[in-house]
Amino acid sequence: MTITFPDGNKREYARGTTGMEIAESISKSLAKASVAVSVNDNLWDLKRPIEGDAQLNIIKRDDEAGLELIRHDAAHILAEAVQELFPGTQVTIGPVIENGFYYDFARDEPFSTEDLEKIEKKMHDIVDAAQNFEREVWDRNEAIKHFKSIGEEYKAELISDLPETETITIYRQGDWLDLCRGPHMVNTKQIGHAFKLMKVAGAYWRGNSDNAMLTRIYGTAWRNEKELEAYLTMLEEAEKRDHRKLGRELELFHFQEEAQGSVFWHPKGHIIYNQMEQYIRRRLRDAGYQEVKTPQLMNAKFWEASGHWSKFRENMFVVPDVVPSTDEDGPVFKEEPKEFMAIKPMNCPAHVQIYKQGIKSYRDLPIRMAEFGCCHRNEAHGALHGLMRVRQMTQDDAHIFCREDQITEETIAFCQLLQSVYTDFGFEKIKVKLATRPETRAGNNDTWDRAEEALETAVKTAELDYEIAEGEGAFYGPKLEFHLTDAIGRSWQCGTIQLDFVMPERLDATYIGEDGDKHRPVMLHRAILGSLERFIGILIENHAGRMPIWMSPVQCVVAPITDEAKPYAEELYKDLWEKGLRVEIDARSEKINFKIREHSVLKVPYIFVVGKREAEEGTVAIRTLGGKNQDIKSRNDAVQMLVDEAKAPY
RNA sequence: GCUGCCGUAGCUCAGUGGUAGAGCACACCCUUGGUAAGGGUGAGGUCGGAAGUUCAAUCCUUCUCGGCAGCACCA
Repeated sequence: MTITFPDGNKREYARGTTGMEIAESISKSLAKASVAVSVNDNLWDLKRPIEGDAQLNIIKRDDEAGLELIRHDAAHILAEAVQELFPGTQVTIGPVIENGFYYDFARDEPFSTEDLEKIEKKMHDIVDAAQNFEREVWDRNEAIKHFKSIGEEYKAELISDLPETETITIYRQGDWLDLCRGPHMVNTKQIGHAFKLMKVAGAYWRGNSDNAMLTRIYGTAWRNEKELEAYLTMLEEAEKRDHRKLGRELELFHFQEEAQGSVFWHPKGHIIYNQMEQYIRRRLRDAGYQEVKTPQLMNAKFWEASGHWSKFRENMFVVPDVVPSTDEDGPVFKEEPKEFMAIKPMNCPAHVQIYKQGIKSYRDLPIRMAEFGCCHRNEAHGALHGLMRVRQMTQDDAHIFCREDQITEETIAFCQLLQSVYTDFGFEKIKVKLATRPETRAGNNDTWDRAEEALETAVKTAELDYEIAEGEGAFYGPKLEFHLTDAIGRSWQCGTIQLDFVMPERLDATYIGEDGDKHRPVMLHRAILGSLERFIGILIENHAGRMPIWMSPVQCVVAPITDEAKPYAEELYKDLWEKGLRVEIDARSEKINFKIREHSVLKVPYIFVVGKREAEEGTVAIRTLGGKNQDIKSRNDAVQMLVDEAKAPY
């Protein structure tokens, strides 16, 4: 048989030669470094015989694919360790994930932190035992029977659910075996010792909350100790950038239990919030949007019409439309409420109401209606997460009412606007997902074809990399999602644009076409930041609290060194204040070192230090946050520099 | 909502079956000091809440509320 290597070289081997043997035929050192092979782009075990002509790539331990094998093997070793230490525990699945792996177990007792230590120790023993991984092909029914006989109900279920055509492979390491597609390295020793069990958590069997909850053990695994250490250090560093921690330290906001999931914005935090809102307002104005404001509370009948009452009610805050009683001991309401109001969870239905006032012509379209809409959603307790997942949020929401032939153009314009905004905030890594038609959906296939195509054309035109999220669109239309990541790499959806053919129909929005007949407009639901709360959270983490100067709560602190310099410092402060800068003066009788430390900790971008010398010469000693040196400028230059630098990017 | 862990001063955290401690922050005083913590004194806690066990509970038990991690959810 002919084996073709990545560099195009071809060599002849006897049928049934293994990857290992091929590696050995090239060089001893290669054979030693290799852990698997890719045969026609499928990963195979090193010891598996190759039966015909193939494209072959030898995977070394240091390759990216090698790292995945380390993690995959580690998951198996974890499972073996757990079953040895805790007999009766059932194994389920254990995939490789970013930075590591996990394995889900079914066991009545949860694992404690001490258990984790024991398990980890056992894993090291298994590695040292250098057990070979052996691949075996089993008969499907035999396999099911086997796993049932040893009480592994979950494994048996997994096998029964595999397609009939699938080859059932079992991997054995020592006396332990597991259902697995493979491949694995040659033996357990190869994974090395650069792994660590991180945490225990609950997880539903097959990701469905109706199913039993399993116990998941997360681990991280790397090629060597150095990589492991680097990863653990990175996690520690990331913790310091947690927006919840920085929010407290920088006096930006707080939460308290009487208003779970709703932000108390402090003066400094609210400056960031306002700067962001004003920035977006300028962008929207220039992009042809009109801003509106709609009611917070609306009658339940209204939400019935929009479809939210049936589809979204469990996430809504509902208020009885009854005058409450003031009797101290009596019930809150004297009469049974007959009518209900609901606090808006979304702005779209209200925007349709504005659209519907008066008659719209095709000439009026597109209408781009924006609102910094304050929405409430009754999110599950476990879902709440600092600013990232709140119950009260403000969306930079807008709805574009347009004709079908305007969808592409509008979507392209949106993608470009979004990209430009994200660049202004310093984001380069945006994950874009195109969520396509779900199984249950409204509208016919033709419409969906056009809608999906419009979105795809738009991301392509905007030159964004994207991935397809099959079947994850809304029931009323496909959507684009724009994701950003937080300090520890969790991904959060921020921007979005969603095509909607359903709501205009439900709420009877129309326009008069060129032909004089009534037509349905299409609605594009779109948000650039998503919610101001989440976006600020991400922004804080990405900048580690050092906000760009135009958003910085305090842009400059004037710090006199002695009382002698105070009058000069006050003049300078007044100057900056009158130029509209957010400036403070620190005239306390503290040493300059102390003041510099304090304002540096609070991440103030500039400290203007003035002493006797500066007062006499009419200069300013400028200290930049994080900088080591001071920069002496004339008073006017210093002020002008700050004015220039503090300008918003748009 | 589910599983696990956690809850002591504003913050970070010690601690004990006999009603509490440190550092920072805070207040006052001294210090006027040239680029990341000058010194002194002082104030501050129903040990998340409720019930139980006990002569006695911050500590043990149960419930409850909240936080954290993961899962589920996320228009």
